Amino acid sequence: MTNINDIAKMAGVSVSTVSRVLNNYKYIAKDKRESVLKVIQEMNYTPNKNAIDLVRGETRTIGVILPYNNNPAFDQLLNGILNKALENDFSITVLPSNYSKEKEVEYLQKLKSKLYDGIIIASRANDWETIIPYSDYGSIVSCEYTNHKEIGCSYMDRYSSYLDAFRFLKNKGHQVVAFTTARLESNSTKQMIGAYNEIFGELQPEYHITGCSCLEDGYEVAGQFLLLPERPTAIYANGDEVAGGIYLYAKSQQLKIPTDLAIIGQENQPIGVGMGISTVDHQLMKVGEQACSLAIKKSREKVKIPYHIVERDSV
Amino acid sequence: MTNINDIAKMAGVSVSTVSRVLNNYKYIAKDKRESVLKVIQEMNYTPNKNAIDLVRGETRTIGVILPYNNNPAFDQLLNGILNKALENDFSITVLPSNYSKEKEVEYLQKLKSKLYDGIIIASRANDWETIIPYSDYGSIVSCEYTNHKEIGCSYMDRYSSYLDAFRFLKNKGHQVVAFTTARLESNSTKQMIGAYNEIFGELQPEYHITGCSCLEDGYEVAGQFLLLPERPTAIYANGDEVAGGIYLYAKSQQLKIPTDLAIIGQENQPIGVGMGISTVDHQLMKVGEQACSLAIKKSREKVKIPYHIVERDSV
DNA sequence: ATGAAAGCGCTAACAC
DNA sequence: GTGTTAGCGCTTTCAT
Repeated sequence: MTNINDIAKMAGVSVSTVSRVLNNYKYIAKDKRESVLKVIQEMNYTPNKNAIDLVRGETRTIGVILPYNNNPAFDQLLNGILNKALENDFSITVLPSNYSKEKEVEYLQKLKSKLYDGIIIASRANDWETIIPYSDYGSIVSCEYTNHKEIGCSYMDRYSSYLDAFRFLKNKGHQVVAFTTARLESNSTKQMIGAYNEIFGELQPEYHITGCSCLEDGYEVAGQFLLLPERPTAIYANGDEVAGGIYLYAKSQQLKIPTDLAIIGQENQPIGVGMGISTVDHQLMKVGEQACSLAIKKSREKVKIPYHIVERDSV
Repeated sequence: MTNINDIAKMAGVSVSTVSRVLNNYKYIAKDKRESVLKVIQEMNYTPNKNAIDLVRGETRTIGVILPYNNNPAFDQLLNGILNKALENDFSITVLPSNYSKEKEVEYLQKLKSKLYDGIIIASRANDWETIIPYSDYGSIVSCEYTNHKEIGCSYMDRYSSYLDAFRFLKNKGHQVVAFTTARLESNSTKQMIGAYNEIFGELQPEYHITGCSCLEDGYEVAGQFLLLPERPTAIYANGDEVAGGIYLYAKSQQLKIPTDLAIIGQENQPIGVGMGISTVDHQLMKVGEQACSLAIKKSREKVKIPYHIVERDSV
């Protein structure tokens, strides 16, 4: 592998001159620049990026901690991140965590080991207390709100959105409402339950099923909800694919939508437009874009992204 | 930032000893190892990965050239790649190309600049002739078949699958069949047209619409197809979301599916199971997994992944 | 078992 | 404008 020394020698100049032409330094004698360029061309030389990153102490790469990589919501987020990164000539490395605390720490260590200039946390398993110390080694941006001043945030106001969604159902006359969530231990599940309590009063546990992420889950869960002595007249699903599953099961039982059962999903995904399912659009792509911007700018701002309810025919 | 020299000094050993404990070298005096470990702990030291990569000449990172990052088919592929990478403790950097030749070359240069150990090309704009020279600098794996011996391939036999799909429609009694594709200039479009010609004879241009990728495209395209003097009785869509759009438009025109119009999609996506759309499943996740394996092993094998047709209610 | 020292390939401060 | 040189932080011979 030919390196900068070889080029210098062959062009009859010093390495610094080669380095200068490589970095488009202004004041170089025309002939020297040209002969360097010529040798570079001839030798088909490309500088070693690792060496550059080492000496510069930065990589123009951002790591994205993503619990699941086959989840449409996180895909939307990632999409936004990639758009912004591309725009700014940054690279994105995907770091699948599967909500493992150990994996997350491992990835944060990579920030410390100077592999990334920053890390975006789409969702996390660890406490902030264990994450925050790593903000010394690069910018850490969260896609969920936190008050900690060390952490930048690009987030949507989940709680209000849940409140709005439940209120929306209530205004449509629904009294018995059920909902699904992804992970019992997650923050958003807590907020969901809180919002439910605020709108409909104390949650009866059978009206909440967790562990849902795909269409099949929705299908199954619908079966359980509809078996309840007092069955729900509306279901708020944590994703349009789950909502789609619920829709299908309801149809299979000859229920009419929305008259017999109302359904509202989340994240405005293609399946939802396909099946005409109302949804709460948290604009995850924008959340991702903004998160990436913050990471690039090493900003610790807190940026709120607006959400909105998209009404279709399922409520 | 504390480095290996500091640790060595503080532990009263040489850098090589520190390096050895860092790399779990066997033969180190117990006390020395322990005191090094202790200092590392105290100083909260993490080795600089750039320095390691530089000296080792490898990064355990693979770049994935992906035309679009908001496309469900490529998401499936990426999903498989990430799974395999995680399993093997490799990192994945996503390289969005948008089918720009310049971008692709830029990414291949990064392979040459030692940023990645290998590159997976999900789909490409450049000729193989311009890509192949880069295989000197790391393994290049394609998700499309090519005969070039320098390139590893994890692929599905598109042509046969198209043939099978068209034959399937023909056997169901369809004579007038239309189809959609994503990009006119792509290889798969050429194969699609070839397969059509083989099964149904010379393609009338109005039965093929290109530039389709999402549900909305499908909806629009369906309108055009159904306006044709002799309208198709079946449509093969290049993706289940496109198929979903076609489905919706057909429904909006009071057409019965599959009697009035048969629809078959591709890639077995959630929307397809939701709407009951038959599909050609190319198992893109497996294609991705295999591609990643090849890249990691620096193998130039050609591995064919089987596809199958999933029959639902739309044909 | 351990240390000294020569790299890996590049940048940038300094001197001229 | 250009060259010399001291790093960046690590691995890995080669002695001992």
